[in-house]
Amino acid sequence: MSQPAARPVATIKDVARSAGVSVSTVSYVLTGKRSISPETAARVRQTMVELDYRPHAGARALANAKTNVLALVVPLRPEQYIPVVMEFVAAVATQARVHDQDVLLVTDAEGIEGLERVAASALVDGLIVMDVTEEDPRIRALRRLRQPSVLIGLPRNPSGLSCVDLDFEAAGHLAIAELAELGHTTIGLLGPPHAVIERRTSFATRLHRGVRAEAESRGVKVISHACDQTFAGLQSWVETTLANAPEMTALIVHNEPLLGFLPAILAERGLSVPRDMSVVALCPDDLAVQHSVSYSNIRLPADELGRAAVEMVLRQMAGATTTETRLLAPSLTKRRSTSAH
Amino acid sequence: MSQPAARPVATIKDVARSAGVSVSTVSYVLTGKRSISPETAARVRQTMVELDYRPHAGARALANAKTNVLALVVPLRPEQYIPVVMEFVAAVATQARVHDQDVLLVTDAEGIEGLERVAASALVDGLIVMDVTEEDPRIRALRRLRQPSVLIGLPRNPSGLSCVDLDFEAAGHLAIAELAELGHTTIGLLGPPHAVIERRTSFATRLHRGVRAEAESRGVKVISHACDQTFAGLQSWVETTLANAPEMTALIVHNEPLLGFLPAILAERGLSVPRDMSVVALCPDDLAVQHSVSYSNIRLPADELGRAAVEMVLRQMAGATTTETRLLAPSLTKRRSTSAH
DNA sequence: ATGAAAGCGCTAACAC
DNA sequence: GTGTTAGCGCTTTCAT
Repeated sequence: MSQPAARPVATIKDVARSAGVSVSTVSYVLTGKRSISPETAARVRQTMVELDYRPHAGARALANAKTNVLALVVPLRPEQYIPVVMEFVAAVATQARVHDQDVLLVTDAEGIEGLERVAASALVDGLIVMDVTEEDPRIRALRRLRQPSVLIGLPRNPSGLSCVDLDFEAAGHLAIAELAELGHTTIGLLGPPHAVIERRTSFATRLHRGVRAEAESRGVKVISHACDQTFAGLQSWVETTLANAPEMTALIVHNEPLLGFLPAILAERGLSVPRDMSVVALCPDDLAVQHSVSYSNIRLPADELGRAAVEMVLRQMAGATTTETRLLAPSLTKRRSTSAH
Repeated sequence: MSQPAARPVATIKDVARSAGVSVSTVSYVLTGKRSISPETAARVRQTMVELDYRPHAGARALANAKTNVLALVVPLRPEQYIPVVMEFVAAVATQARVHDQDVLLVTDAEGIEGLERVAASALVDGLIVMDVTEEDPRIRALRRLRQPSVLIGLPRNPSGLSCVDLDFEAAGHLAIAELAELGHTTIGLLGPPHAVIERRTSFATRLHRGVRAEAESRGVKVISHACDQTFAGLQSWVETTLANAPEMTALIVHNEPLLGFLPAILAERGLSVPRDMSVVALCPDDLAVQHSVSYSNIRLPADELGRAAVEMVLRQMAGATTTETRLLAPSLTKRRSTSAH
């Protein structure tokens, strides 16, 4: 029941001695930074395997001034739809390993101090920050760090930092355009919970902006007010909205949990999707297809965004001197939740 | 747009020089491992603040032979209900910080090699492994590591490793007992997706065992077969199950997404919860209350489990020589989804 | 109560 | 093509 008998950990010295070479030779076999005769290299590698040698990460970090670890700062707020957060996490973690990086998880509960801690103590070489708001107070702190960082999201003034996100403003245009083309002239917008909006999470604002602009240019009426993220909340939202605007025939839904409740709630009122109500969802593809209605959706490409974020920090870590803001173009997939009016 | 002007990072040497003391004094101020005169200590601390000094994590790891980092091995499979996974992650990350530990995220996609990598390279001091199966191949590897590990889950033979989990077998007993007391004699069991069962994820088996034992002792009939984790999947499950067993009046649901679909699907057949069908859910509390029916549930205490896992690893890291298996007793909360038959 | 210095395991500049 | 060695920034023993 106790710890396994601790065979001593092999160090680079052990490998060197056992292979009959110097430590620098072993090191160079590892890094490939100078040429080693094939025989020597083979012998060293063989010895490494025999001794089950693994370079000590701390020693490496000290000598190299780099850790091969990226910090991922994640939101833990329940109102942020968790599966989507997790998709980002998975994408970042997976892509990081492709580049031989590990991921240190930092929760946003730690705030600015958390960022500074992992950066200043040289735990990580770069940071990826999720759930960025328009005037995110962390941005100033990030600018001051020695390590580069990438924001998933788009603050009002990203200068000095790289950002990547879906182009939510374009997504707003696209959603309205699609529904308007289908003949809908009064469209409801079911956005994220009020708490998200209040924090001025950047995507909410941008989506609204796109929706309003496109609606205006097409003479379409948009109805949008906050909705509780529960069955009962959506029920009352639908009730009051239809009471005030019975002519509403389409919805844009950027709120994953509500997608599940919507068909049943409409059914209670004798309405069905897409016959009486067209719906464009803004969500990951897998979520779009698992409900009673297969939703036409604008894809939220968490995997691509996560991958891009990793690529972008790595580029900065490699010495890129310019920052970039990358907004992925939205794409809409028509499924069973939209039809002509 | 380029990197901020790199003021040099202050090291312990800088602090020592600037405060007019030796490096060891600075170190001891930091660690508190020997007494320092109040004046000296104050001066050193003051200097640290002025220079914005932070100990270099890598150097510390090298000198101390410990990193203050825990590995958290997470499942990334989509069939594992993601919000629940994330609750564990949040609990572990939060509790780790309470003990001044950081969390390195390892995905199960890396398999055994991932565990060995982070352990052997001394990136972490301990490991917490989620989503453990009955005969998990990682267990052998974990036993061989120098670092202690804690499993969230319960393998068939946990000897040499600490485990923590909900007592799913007791949960099975409890769920059946509750429904049987209410007069239900034919009860359906909606478990996790087939993929989870096939992998012999340990909780699925244990829940079944408890359910069967309690049902047998009470002469209750249990119906259980696999169900697809989609609206259509549950629809056909309900259809075929009720065709074969129209006398079924209760369900135990251990499958979070299905909870959302269930009321609507039953309604299609003119059935309502709890009038025609009582439901006991096995899920986190917050999920139980967000649907059209507020579900009576056995709590899945992800936060407690995560916290316990951290505490247990730390205890081992502190030198505990015994391993423990901790099974949390299930507790059932009655809400609106159960009634007498 | 404090300092000097060895050593943790690795890299890379400087030898040859 | 390979060896020697001075660091990297910290902790801790040994001195005083």
